[in-house]
Amino acid sequence: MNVRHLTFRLLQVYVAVVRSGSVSEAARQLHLTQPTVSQQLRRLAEAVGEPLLKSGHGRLNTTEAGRELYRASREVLSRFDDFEDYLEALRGGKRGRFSIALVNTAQYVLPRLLGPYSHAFPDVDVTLHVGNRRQMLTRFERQDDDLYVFSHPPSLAHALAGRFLRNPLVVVAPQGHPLAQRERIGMGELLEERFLLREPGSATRMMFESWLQEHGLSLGPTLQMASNEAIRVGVAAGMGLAVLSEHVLPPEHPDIAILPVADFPIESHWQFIVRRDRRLPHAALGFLSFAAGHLDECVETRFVANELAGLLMGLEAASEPS
Amino acid sequence: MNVRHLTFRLLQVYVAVVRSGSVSEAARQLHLTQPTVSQQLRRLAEAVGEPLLKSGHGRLNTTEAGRELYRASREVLSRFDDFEDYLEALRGGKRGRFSIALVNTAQYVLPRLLGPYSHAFPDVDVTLHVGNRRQMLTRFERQDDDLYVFSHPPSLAHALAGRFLRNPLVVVAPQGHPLAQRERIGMGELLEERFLLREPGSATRMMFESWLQEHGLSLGPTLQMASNEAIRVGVAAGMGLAVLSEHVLPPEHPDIAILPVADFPIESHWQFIVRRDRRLPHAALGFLSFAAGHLDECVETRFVANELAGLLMGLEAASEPS
DNA sequence: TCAACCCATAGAGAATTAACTATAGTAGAT
DNA sequence: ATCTACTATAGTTAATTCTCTATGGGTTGA
Repeated sequence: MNVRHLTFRLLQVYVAVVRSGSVSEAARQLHLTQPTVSQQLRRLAEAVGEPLLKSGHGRLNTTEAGRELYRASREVLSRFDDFEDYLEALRGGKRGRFSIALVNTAQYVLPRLLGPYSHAFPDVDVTLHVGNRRQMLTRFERQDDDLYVFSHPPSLAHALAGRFLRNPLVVVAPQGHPLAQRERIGMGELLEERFLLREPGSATRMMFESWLQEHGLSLGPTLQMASNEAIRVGVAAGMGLAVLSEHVLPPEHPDIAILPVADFPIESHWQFIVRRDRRLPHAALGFLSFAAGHLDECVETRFVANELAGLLMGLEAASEPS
Repeated sequence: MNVRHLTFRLLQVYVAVVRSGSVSEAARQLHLTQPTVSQQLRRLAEAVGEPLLKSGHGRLNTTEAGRELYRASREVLSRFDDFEDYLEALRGGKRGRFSIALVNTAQYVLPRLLGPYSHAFPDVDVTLHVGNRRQMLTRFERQDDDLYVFSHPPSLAHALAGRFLRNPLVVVAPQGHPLAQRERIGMGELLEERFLLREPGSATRMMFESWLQEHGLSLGPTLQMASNEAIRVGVAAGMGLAVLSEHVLPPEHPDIAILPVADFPIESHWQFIVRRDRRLPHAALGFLSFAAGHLDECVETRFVANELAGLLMGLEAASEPS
C-alpha cells in the first residue's frame, strides 16, 4: 500500500492518538469506537511501512518514524486549515477578485462606490473595463466580466438587472449662451446649432437619437468627438451644444450652462447586470451588497435609485438550487 | 462532503492537471483515462465546495480558490515527499536512534567501535546503558534496549547472538610480585593471597567463581570492590591479586603484571544479543553491519572474533516474513 | 464545414474503506 | 490475585472509491 491513498481523516485520527497518548481516548474525542481507531492506525502504519507507536509506561509513544509522521501530519493539517480559512474569506466576499465592465459615462460615478468598497475590502482585486456601449455589449456576449453597468440592458434572457443610479441626460451650452437665460426652450429651437456627438456606439448618443426620433426631429450640423471629456471642454469653448449625462459635469461648472429644454432631462438609469449563466464570484456579490447598503453615502442623493435589494434576492434564489 | 476524505492521490491528480492545464494530458501522465481524471476533479471540487478550474483560451486555468488549493496541495505533497526521504534514511540506518546495554567490562572496548560508527553516521543517536551483568539481565528481561552485550548470553530462546570479541580473563598482580618471575603457576599456589573481587552480580566474578568450582578450589581472603578500575588500581597498589578482563588493562601497564597461571586465561567472548520479539531499529542493524565490516580496524586483531555475519543473516531471515 | 481534440457524463464492476459489535489478550492498580 | 481499563483482532455491512468503456457536446484549426 502506498502513501497516496491516505486521507486527511486518517492523519487527524493519528494526531489525536499521538496527542492523547491513547487509542481509547482519541476514539472518545472523535466520537468513534476504539476498534475503529485501532484499525485506522494499523492501516496508517501499513501505508508508511514502519511501526509508528510503541507503548511505554502507561501511554503510547511514537517511534522515530511516528514522531516525524506526527510532525508532517500537523503541518499538513494546519496548512489545510489555512486553506479553509481562505475559502471562508473567499465565500464571505472578503477576498478574491472580480471585474466590472462599464459604459464610458459611468466611470464618472462608479469610483465613488469602488473607493469606499476597496477600503472596506482591501483584499479584493477589482478590474474595471471601460468602453462605449457597443464594446461593452461584445464583452457581455463573450461573458468576459462578472458585472456590467448599462443604462439600457441588452436582452435580459440570461441576466438579472438592478437599477441603482439615475442618469439624467441634459442639454448643455457654453455659459453665456443666449438661450441660457430662457425659462423653457423647445428642442426645435436648437436644431440649427451645432451639436457635439459621441461616436455611434455610444449609449448617450443612442438615447439622444432615439429621443429625437420619438419627437420627430433631426439634427442639423454635428461634430463627432471621442470622449465625454472632449465634448464637455468643446462645449465650454463654444464649439457647440451637446447632450451629456449630468454625471459628466463637475459639481461646479462655471463655464457651462444646462439648458431648460422641454422634455429634458432624458431620464435613464444605470443598472448592474449579472449574467445568470456565469457563476458570480463571492467578491462580486459582496460588492453588490456593499453598494446596496452604502449607495446613499457614496453619491449625491438626488441621483440615488437603489433597487439593488431585488437583484440580490434574485441572485440568492438563483444560487440556492445549484 | 468534507475535506477530510480527500486523499493525497487526489491532490496529485489535481496538481498534474493544473500544471499541464489539461485533463487529458494529466491523464496521460498519470496513466489514467481522461474520464477518471475528470471525475476526480469533480469530487475534489465538490469537497472544496467551490469551482476550481475554468477554461480560458485553450487551456484550463484555476479560479481563485483553485489557485490557493494548488498552492496548498503542492506544499502538502512536498512535505510528504520530505517525510518519505526521512523514512528512507531511517530504513537505511542513516538516521534514527537505538540503545545498547553493556556489561561493565565491555565499556572499555565498545567506544572503539562506536567512535568510528558515530563519525560515519552522525544522525544516529546511540544510548549506552552500562551496568553489571545482573543489571543488564533485568534490562534484557524488560526489553529495555535494542542491543545487548554479554559474555554469556541468557537464554537464547527469544534472542539471536553473534560473537565479535575475545574477552580473556587473566590473573593480575602488582609489578614485582614474587611469582611474576615464574614461567608457570598453579592457581592452588595463589589461594592464600588476598583476591580483590567485583560485587556478586558481576560477570567477571561469576566466570572466575565457576572456574574455581570446576577446578575444585576456593578462595582465601577476599575484598570486594565496586569497579574494575578500583580493582586495577588496588592491585597496582599491592592490595592483592585479581582476575580481570585483559581489556581493563591499559595498553601499557608498568605497575601490573599478568601471572602465567595454568588454565588461564579464562576464555570467553562478548557477543551482541538481539531479542527476536522486539523489532530492531534500522539504525541498530546498521550498527551491526558497520561492526561486522570494520571490527578489524577498530580493535587489536588479537581480540577480534568476528562472527557477526551469522547474526546478520539470522536477522535478515527473521525480518523477511514479517 | 469537417475533422480532431478536449471535456463531461453515464453506467458498471471490483476493490477498498469506514464504521460497527463481539471477543480475547495485556498490563496496571487495588 | 483479581479487577479494570486498554488495545488488538475478527467478522460484518453499507458506503464509497477507483477505474474502466461508451458516448455526447463543444472548440479550434485546416
